[in-house]
Amino acid sequence: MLQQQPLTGNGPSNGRGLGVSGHPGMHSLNSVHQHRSDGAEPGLDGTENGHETRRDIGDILQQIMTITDQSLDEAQAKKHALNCHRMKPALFSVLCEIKEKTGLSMRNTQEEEPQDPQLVRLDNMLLAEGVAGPEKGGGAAAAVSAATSSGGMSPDSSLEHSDYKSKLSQIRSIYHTELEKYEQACTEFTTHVMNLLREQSRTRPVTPREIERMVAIIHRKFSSIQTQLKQSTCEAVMILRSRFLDARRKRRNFSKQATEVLNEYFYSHLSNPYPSEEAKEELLDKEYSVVSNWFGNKRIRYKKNIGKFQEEANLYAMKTALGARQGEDSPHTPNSTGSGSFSLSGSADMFLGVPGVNGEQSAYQMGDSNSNFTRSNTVSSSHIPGTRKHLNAHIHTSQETFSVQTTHADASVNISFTPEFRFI
DNA sequence: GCGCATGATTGCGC
DNA sequence: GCGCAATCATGCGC
Repeated sequence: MLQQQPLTGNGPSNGRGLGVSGHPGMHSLNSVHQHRSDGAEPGLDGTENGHETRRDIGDILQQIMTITDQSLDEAQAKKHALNCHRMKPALFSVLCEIKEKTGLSMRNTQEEEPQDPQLVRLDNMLLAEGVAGPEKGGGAAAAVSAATSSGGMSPDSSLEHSDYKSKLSQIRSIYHTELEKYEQACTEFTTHVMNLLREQSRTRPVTPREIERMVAIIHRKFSSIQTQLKQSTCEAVMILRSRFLDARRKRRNFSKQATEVLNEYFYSHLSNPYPSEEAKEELLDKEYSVVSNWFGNKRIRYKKNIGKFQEEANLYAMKTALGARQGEDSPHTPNSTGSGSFSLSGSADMFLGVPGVNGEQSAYQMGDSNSNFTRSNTVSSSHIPGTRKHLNAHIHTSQETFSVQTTHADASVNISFTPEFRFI
């Protein structure tokens, strides 16, 4: 049973009621008095019974206020006694009312907030990267797609790709593990708090609505942790992606042989150095865009500085011619049917940089070696690039010399080369 | 470390 | 979408 303790201070002994005078709840307490006074209970109007009732409430409140100072066992016993006290329901409702009026129950509660736009962005990104949502490898695919469309990848890009995928998979795995932990912790903590509040609601005014609000607060707090987790995951993905893209950008010089094959194609198609899609793919077995880049750079740089590239052009022209002369089986000769690097169309052409009749540089186009050059050693179709002028050229080869005889409307040129290929 | 060569990227026009 | 031109960024020889 509830132990009656001597009251001091605010007790009825000082004639000032329950020590809550002036408190917003005073009115409620008075209403309790009135409620208690108009029925079976004796009135509070100065009678002995009324005085006892006040003292009773004062005792209860005093015990509640001092309960935290007591030992656990003692407090448990007091709690039980209070729960069983006949005044408890009335006091509970009064305290609830006081709490409502003072706004305590509304503390830290806010209206339902719209979803955080930052969280929405993070969710969308994680979804797009394939970290959140069903596993689909979308992120890696997207990155690879971006890589191929905007530049081209190195020959060992597939290795980098798989590396990227495996790292992304690791991030995904960590993210989901942490998310699970977070959800578990959130559920556990929420359940714990709810149980605690339900338990406390027996001794202090805690309404179900307040419990709901508390749960919402907990969820908000945990949501901020979730946002941090998502943000960290996004950062990790961005870093990974950036490293992947950096690796893609990393320049790797082509091998000498690869450059040779490309140069041979370029210089043997100098009048139209635009390989078809198929030719680009066939060349070097490299990515389409890599070959496109090479030809793009080559065209521009050749055009900018023809003089500088002339020697190179001559060299490749001679190699082609020599290869053809030696039996169409040179492994580096693009015109050769046996090279396998790429095949030339019937309109394939080759330019030789030679001194023009007036001392200027001219380039003479030779026909396809497969069809004309090696069989008859003569070419009839010639063209001066940039001038639309056509020349007739007769190319004679022998073991010792390589000569080109050209005829034009107003000029005839005979050029002979020794095996040392002293061009220009 | 510096300068050059060269593969890759970007912005623009067609 | 492709090619051009400018530019960036890196590899490499000195």
